[in-house]
Amino acid sequence: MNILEKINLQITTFSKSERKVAEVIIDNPEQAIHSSIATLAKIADVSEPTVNRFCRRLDTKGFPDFKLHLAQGLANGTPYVNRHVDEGDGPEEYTSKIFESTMASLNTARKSIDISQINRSVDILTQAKKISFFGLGASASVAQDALNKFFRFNVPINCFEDIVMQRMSCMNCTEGDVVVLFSHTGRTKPLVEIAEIARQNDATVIGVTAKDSPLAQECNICLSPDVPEDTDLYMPMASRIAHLVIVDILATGFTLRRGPKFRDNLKKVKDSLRSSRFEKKETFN
Amino acid sequence: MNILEKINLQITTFSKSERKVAEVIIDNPEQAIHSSIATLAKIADVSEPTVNRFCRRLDTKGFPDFKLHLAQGLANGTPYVNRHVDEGDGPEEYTSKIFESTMASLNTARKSIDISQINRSVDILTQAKKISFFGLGASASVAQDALNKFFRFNVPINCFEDIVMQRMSCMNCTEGDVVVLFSHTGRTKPLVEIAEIARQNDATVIGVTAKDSPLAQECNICLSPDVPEDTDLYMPMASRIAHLVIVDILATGFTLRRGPKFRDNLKKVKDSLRSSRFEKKETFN
DNA sequence: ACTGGAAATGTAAAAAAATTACAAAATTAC
DNA sequence: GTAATTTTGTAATTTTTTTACATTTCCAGT
Repeated sequence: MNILEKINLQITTFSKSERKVAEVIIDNPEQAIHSSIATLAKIADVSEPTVNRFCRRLDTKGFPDFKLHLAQGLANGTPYVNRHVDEGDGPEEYTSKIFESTMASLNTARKSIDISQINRSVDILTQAKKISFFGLGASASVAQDALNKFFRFNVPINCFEDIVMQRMSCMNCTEGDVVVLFSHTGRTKPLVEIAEIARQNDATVIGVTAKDSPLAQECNICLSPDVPEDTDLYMPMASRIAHLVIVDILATGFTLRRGPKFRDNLKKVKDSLRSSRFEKKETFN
Repeated sequence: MNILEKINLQITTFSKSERKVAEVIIDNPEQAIHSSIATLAKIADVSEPTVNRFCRRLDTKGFPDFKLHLAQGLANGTPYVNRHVDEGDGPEEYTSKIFESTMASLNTARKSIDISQINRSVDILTQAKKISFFGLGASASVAQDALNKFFRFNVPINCFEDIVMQRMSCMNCTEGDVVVLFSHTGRTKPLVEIAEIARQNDATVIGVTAKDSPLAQECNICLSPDVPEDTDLYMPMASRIAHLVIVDILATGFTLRRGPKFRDNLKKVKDSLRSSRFEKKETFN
């Protein structure tokens, strides 16, 4: 836990002088980490050992160790804690809570992702005759995003929002085709059926979905980032962002595998967009 | 900048002994911040003043100050901020680099976002007669995602991928309509034109796009998260995720503003999806 | 290969900072 | 109101860092 929060939490248990120290630190933590114990004691109008005792009370080894902890806490505000949005939150609160919980989720996702499965997926994608990206509901936009990325690689791509089209596409699969399915829950019936159909037709199915879900069981490979439940507003928020990061990772792996010549191609695609854009003004400072 | 990156950057300019110190620190920064100058010097097999000189060379005031900087860099599980993917990276490396740089970007975005503009946007969205979400290319999926979120709110929504449809839709705007435009660069000509058309027809235009871009100048309100340039693979990665988080924030602000009764509605939408899903097995542990 | 000079590194002493031990003051319980 | 306990401060001690200077190493030019 952030040591500043800890101070706030324990401030009632402190003695009078220790509280003085706490207040000075909370008031200006930046100053605190750049002061010696002597100057800080002077600012708080207490003796040096009091400051030292204060540090120990917070389970640090001493004043220098305390400063280290404080510095870490200060590094980027309130780091990656999964705080939930409450009823009475103002824009300030909910904005930073959403940013922070998204970052926290990505942090969890990163730790849980299975690299060997990523690597296998990249393998399979690079060798695919045709790649299809499907998702429904909130995951439809993830599939579309994947389309936008892989489209640039100049490989045969499919991406339909329509479940009937998705189904037909899977029925026409042959060996060497790869179907990538995105689903937050892994319990969307039509998508599980699609996975079955695709596999019956010898396609390789990669699922980006929840671990141990019905969909996950139908897939050849499953990429399941652990993401704390999205309970906030009854709609998937963090999990779809984790899925997008996985798309980025697969796309990156793909280009790295294809080598530098291939990357020139990407630059061409990007340059071709230029004419449809307003020129960026040169800046001289 | 993160001091660890700085060390890596300057390591070639260091002298032999200083490099020894650098290596010991890079190898185990955690150990470094918990060591005294004496123990660190011993580990690196150099003298204490050498360590001190090393610290000064990195523009810190001395060893304790250096440890503070290092601690900040190490804070909260993001030890290496915004590392770029290199040619030779294996799956392990590029996976964690992408996760980390995404998190770092969100962190930057959070700091730069203007809360008052968020608040104004929420204001306007809650009072909108009709809301349209438009984006092209990589931003099309962001618009689609916004559609998926706001659709649940049971308010009149528009979202077209087709530029002609987008245009027509904007021509039919009247006062009270809100158009939300997503663009990574803010320089996509057709989108700038759409913004003009919408404003000529008295709609309010909210842009989620780059600061000071042509599009930003055409908008009534502009939400511009600062995101480090996506140079990696010639395609927008971090910025589109920042845009999605903004969608989450707007959606959250929207529901909070509408009050608790409104939230029951959301639950209904979610429950209605249940029948199309496989039941989750109960777990008893 | 040698030499003068600059840069790098180390040694030892000085300064600064933090910690400890203990005494004085304040607070609390009875 | 006083004894016991806790809190706080003083001063000495220890640890840590920094400085000043001596020595070594490296390199350019002969």
